Amino acid sequence: MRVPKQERQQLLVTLLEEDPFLTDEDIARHFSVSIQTVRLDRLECRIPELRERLKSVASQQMLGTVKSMQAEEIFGEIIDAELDNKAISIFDVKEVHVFKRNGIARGHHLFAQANSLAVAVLDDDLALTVRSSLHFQKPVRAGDRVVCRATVRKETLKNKSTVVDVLSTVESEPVFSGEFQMYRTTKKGG
Amino acid sequence: MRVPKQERQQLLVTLLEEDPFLTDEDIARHFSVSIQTVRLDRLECRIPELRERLKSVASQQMLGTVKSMQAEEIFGEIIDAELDNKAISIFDVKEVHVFKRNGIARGHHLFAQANSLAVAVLDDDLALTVRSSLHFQKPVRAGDRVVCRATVRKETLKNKSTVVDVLSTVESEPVFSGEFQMYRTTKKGG
DNA sequence: TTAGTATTAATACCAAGTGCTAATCTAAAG
DNA sequence: CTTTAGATTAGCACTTGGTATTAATACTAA
Repeated sequence: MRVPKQERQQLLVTLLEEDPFLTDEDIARHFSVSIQTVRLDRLECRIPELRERLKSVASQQMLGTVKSMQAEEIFGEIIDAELDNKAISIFDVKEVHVFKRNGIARGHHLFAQANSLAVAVLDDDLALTVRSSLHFQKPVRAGDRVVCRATVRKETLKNKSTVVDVLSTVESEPVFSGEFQMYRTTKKGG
Repeated sequence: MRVPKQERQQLLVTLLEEDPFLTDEDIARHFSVSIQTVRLDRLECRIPELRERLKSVASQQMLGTVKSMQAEEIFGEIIDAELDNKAISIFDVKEVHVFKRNGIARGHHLFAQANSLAVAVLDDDLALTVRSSLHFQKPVRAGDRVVCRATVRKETLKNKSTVVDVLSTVESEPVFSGEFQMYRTTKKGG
């Protein structure tokens, strides 16, 4: 008996978490026991067979496909844009965006939405954020739909930069506001 | 013949892209042909069998697991923290963090690293960002390792809030700096 | 009619299992 | 020393979802 049963079963669990692709034969070799022992172990630990494991891993992947699209959408979906003037985006706050401890959205998601919108409204090959000052006015929670409005200020500063004002609201209540000073290489429509 | 062969084979491809879990039997029913026909179709289209499909979907998931961990690590890895005083985190910039058009890191990643660090250094159940003012001093690119230092200012404002100063550097060069005014419910270690 | 394609059927085989029964091994207790 | 229990191993029939191959049938077009 190389390794006591209990320990082996614990190892089995972590082993398959790391690599769910192992067949019973692989596992048997790994622990130097018979295939039958592996099967008993799986039975006792309620670990499904290889093919079922792959099925469930794969189905998570299919769910994840949707999820990772959402992850890219943390910037928010731009629903209206008038270049060099103003733009609007919406961002639906999910569980993944909030602190587990208090259910309040992490600040950088609101920042990301606003900053992305500020970049987008300038439609410039090289629009970079230089400075910004922000005000998180009210906590945002999962389920909230954040509407962000960006407005480009008409005056351009000496150093090729432009100021974009942003205001994010949830059900018409301001939750976040600020301004972004953006550096740009070219000025369009002026 | 319900549907001509070519069309059926094209449909087969998209069908399995949408749902790779279908057995040949399922597919046969779907197109009202025999299982053998489905198998010939798969052969001609070089579509592998169910189990191989699941294997490849699942292996993408396992790669994705690493990826999504990285996605959660966009906040940066905290390498040193002295609660209510100062903390340091590092964030390795990857291709996914930069604008394709100019190769420069999106501002919200730098913000996220700094803001997360500001939250972490306060170690408070309810540390929220109230205001912040930021300066993006120098573009950051893929491959750069951003080191962010956060320092908690000693004086506490009337309204239960604390100011955290942050400075991010790449190879000792400042790239980003700012301050976060954080709201907190309790003050510890004072 | 006859060739050529498309479809269906039938058979043997494989991998990776489940489910069940039976044998063996080992170690501790009486 | 023997008994007993738990752990391990073995064997066999059966299941799924296939592959590979060969043969038969149907439809179509020249």
